[in-house]
Amino acid sequence: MSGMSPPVRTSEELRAHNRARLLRAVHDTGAALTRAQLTDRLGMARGTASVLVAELSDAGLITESPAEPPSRGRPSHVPGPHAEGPVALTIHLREDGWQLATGTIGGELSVLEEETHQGEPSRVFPEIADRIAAHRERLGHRLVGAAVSVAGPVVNGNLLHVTHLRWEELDVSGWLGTAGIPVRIANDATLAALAEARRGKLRGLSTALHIHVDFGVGGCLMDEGRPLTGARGIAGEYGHMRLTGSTRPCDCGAEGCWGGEVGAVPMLRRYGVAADYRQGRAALARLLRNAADGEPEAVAVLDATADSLGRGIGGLVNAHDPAAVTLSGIGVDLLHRARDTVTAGYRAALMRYHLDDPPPVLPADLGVRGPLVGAMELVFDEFITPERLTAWHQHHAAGDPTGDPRQ
Amino acid sequence: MSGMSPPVRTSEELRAHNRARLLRAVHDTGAALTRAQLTDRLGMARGTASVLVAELSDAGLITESPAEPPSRGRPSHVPGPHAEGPVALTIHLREDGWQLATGTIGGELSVLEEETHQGEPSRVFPEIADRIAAHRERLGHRLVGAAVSVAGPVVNGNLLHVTHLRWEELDVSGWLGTAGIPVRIANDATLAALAEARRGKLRGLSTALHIHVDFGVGGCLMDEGRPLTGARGIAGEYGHMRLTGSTRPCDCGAEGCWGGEVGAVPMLRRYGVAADYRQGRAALARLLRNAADGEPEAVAVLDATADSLGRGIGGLVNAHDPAAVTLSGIGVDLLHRARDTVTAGYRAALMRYHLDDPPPVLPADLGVRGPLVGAMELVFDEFITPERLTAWHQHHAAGDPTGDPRQ
DNA sequence: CGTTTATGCTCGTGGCGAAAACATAAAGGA
DNA sequence: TCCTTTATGTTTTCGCCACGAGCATAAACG
Repeated sequence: MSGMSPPVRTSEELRAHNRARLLRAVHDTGAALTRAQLTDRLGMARGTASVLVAELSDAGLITESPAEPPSRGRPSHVPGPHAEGPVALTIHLREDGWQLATGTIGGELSVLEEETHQGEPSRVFPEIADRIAAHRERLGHRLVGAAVSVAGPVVNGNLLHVTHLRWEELDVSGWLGTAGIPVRIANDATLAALAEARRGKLRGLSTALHIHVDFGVGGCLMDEGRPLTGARGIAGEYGHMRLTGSTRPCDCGAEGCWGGEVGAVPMLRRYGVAADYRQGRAALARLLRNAADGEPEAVAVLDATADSLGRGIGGLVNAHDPAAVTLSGIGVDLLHRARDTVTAGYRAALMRYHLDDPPPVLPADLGVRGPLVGAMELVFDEFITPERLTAWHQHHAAGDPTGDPRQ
Repeated sequence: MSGMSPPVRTSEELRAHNRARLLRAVHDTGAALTRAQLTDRLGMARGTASVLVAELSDAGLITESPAEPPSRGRPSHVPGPHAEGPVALTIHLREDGWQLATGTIGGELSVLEEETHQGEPSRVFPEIADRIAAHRERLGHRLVGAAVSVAGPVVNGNLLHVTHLRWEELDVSGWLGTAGIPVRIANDATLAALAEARRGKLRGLSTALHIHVDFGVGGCLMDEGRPLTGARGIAGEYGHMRLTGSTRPCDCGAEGCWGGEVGAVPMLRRYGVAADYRQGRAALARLLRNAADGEPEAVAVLDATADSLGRGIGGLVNAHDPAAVTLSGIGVDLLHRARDTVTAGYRAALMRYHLDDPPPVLPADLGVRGPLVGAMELVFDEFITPERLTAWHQHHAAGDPTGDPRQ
């Protein structure tokens, strides 16, 4: 359950590799397991775990705190985040504002800042870079990475498109360069999927699918806890497949796209409301409220969308054969208010091989926090590697447990 | 480029792991690299490679033969398959017959038998099991695994469906149990994809897509050389997605399936020919020939199918973002005879983010041998692991280089 | 207050790969 | 013909690693 690493070759790499495995296990289990449980789970000898924990602890990567003794026997300790340990900085950029949060080993997330913006990229991104730079000043070497979640495809980790903000092919690397550290930028649906696979309903599943419905539709296929992002990083654009038989032209250049049938934009269109992105969220809330109150037009929109959602998911299940499907965003509303319609559409689109025991379609556990949590996982996936941990160790072995990492 | 392995923990596992890496490199490069090149590629010290090669050689896994000296310096040796080394048995089952082949380290394949059958599963599978058992007798411990390729989904590695043969939910494990060794059974499109990713045009690509068009359509998404087969092993049924806006009901229970628009069955339907699977292949050959001769009806069928093929591929590229797409089966004919139509449909379905530099759509290198090659890779992926290699070594360390593996 | 149970620590042991020195096998040049 | 150059394979030394047995520690139990 993590990113890839180069193969282990030498004895030294073995130590680094096992250190990373241990820290990874602490992180992935939410800093809840005792040292004895970790030792057991990783199949290590007690002596080995002893050395590794001591090393990680000395380097300021973890702290051991006493565990409440569940029974007899010598009490164990629970390795958890260190007060001076590594920090991941994450930002969730939405159409009218952004959130900034920090995360620590174990997955604890703290939202520190919330701001609004006017949709002007040349102002938004430098501002974000400034905020990151400020936290970099504050955190020093503790800041091990930063990641930004955005609601659109990110080509090759850089070129950004957000249709409903009219952001087209934004080259953000320049704007974010002033942050002082590399800043990853990734699609919000991909990050939500990553979060769900690590700390939500998709955890432990070999193949799983997450779908995020907002203004449009996006998602990500997860394989053994890893997101499949494609050759350029823009996989998962399920909203631009013709999954429901529609022929309507789409902004993307194709026609019949699923995202033209499912999401806030098509729902408001069906409802007869012209709303730009600023009014969109409020208008959609009204639509959902009216549907809950039984207004026939609103209910009809909900049902039509729920049917399209179900059918699209069915097609994707035929293609990917996931063990489960989770939904976030409006998908959750559709599931709660029109579950039967979603299910009917879903089953109608499934191959018969799936009908006996169809993969469950579930609301995601992490909800609106998904993109932030996923961004944190992205940062820690890059940090919890033999190489990065060895570098961290070297900066702390020189008797400099708090200062900057200078060579 | 291989399957997954449990994490390395101890020094002993390190040795086993490096042995497997070396043998894997020999296999993946087609036994073409010299020992010095392998040492370099794997980043090993010369002494380490010396020991590993000696071990693999002593165990009868590889033989070293002299390489032609390309320049000055001490001549090197090329590790290749051992005359008494491991053998993979592969079978490609088609609607009217089957082929049996063996493969060795390095990927050399020899077709040994070809038979016809009458489509009666209770006869076909026991016959195949018998043939495997016979080769098991002949090969003894050298036979390290067997795999069968079939033209339909295989649920959980066992329940088999081949629509055009009216094979429904065949539980083949019983029939194949008499082979005496575990026999894997897998979808032909998946295996063709695996072959293409290891020894064809998809080699070395992070994310890639292979699509096989025969009576219907299937495929497989490849990630870092590994096939993504889903939770039950039936991923890649792209033929059962509604990718082209059709509404025609499909045998699978859904409607509008891509496989109802692309493949031999819909082509013959459009051509007005009623043909069961026995006549189907011949009828399709006539259709293709007539199209080549310029017969308007045949050309129209080809064009309509090529357009659907291109549009479907476009949708799948939007979803998966592969670095390249390869085609096998009728897909190659469509590409050769109606490339412009395929391309036009493809581009019409692509999101604009892909239009600048669309992933190439190419005929597969391995063609009809794809499923056999892929089946061999499947067997060797299970064999070239630290655990299996250590077991092989133990049977050969007891001074019994040719005999049966008895404890 | 000794026993039981569970966990952590210390140290001896076997194994591994790196690196360097040495050996080997060809081609080139004088 | 013979020495030099180049490339590769082999042997040996060395530092590092995880294992595992035995011992130490820290609670609960009776």
